[in-house]
Amino acid sequence: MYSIHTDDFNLGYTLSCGQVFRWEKNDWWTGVVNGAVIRAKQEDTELLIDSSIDREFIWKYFRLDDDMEMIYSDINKDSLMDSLIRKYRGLRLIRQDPWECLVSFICSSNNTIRNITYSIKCICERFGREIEKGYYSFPAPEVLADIHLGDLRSCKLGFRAPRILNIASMIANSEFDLYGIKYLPYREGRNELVKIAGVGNKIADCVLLFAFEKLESFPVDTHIEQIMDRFYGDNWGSAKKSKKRYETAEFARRYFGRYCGYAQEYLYIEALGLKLKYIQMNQL
DNA sequence: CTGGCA
DNA sequence: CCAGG
Repeated sequence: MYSIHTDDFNLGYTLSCGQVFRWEKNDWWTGVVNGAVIRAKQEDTELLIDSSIDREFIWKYFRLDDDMEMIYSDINKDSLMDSLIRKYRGLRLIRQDPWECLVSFICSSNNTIRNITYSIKCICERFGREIEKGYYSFPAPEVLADIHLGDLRSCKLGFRAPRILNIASMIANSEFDLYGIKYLPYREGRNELVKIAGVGNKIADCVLLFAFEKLESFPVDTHIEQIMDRFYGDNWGSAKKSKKRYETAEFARRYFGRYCGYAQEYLYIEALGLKLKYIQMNQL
């Protein structure tokens, strides 16, 4: 076990903002990353880590190298973003594994966080390697390329199952260079990702932001669309949904600038929080 | 397509 | 029936 001193870092916000699906909170947060179990807990500015993974990896994984003062001053364009930065200060993007991230967001299409979390867990338990009791690695493309469609049925993936097997085979057979996308500029990377069946701009943007370090990516889902309409004006109302979301993302890139991916996460966690409040109120 | 809710 | 990171 070791501890890392952090500034402007909030572990709970970082792991609860919909970017990653394999962390669970009990007393400690527990997740499987890069084939190893990580247990993490924050005590003020100290991040406690219990894992075989070294501190360099953790530092990179949680993007502790990002200069948040600089990023905050860059995206702080108005009173809304100013209040969100104060409210969720320390929320960081995560540098995820591209393959796990791609599969996770193929699962995300027309799906809820709850169901996505279930499906990913199921994929790992069925096809991953057991690292320690109850914790499984995420199966490599070569592993998923060899399984049968019927084997994925129980993971409740529906129409997403063949998409996952298809891209697993393409990567395993070197017909698609997923890892090379890291070295492409944002738009070229997106052009490559949307060639995958089942990957549109939204899913491509998530993978580019969460795995390929393209901070100028701005994924627009239903929550982001609503909050953008509400605070920045619905200037794209008549367009069809996918077109409208594309226009919203282009606007956000111009408006928030080169770190708009960070702005997007602060908007997203606020939308999630509002939704949770609504659900809790309904349950009273 | 799946899950939650009415 | 609706929502859906």
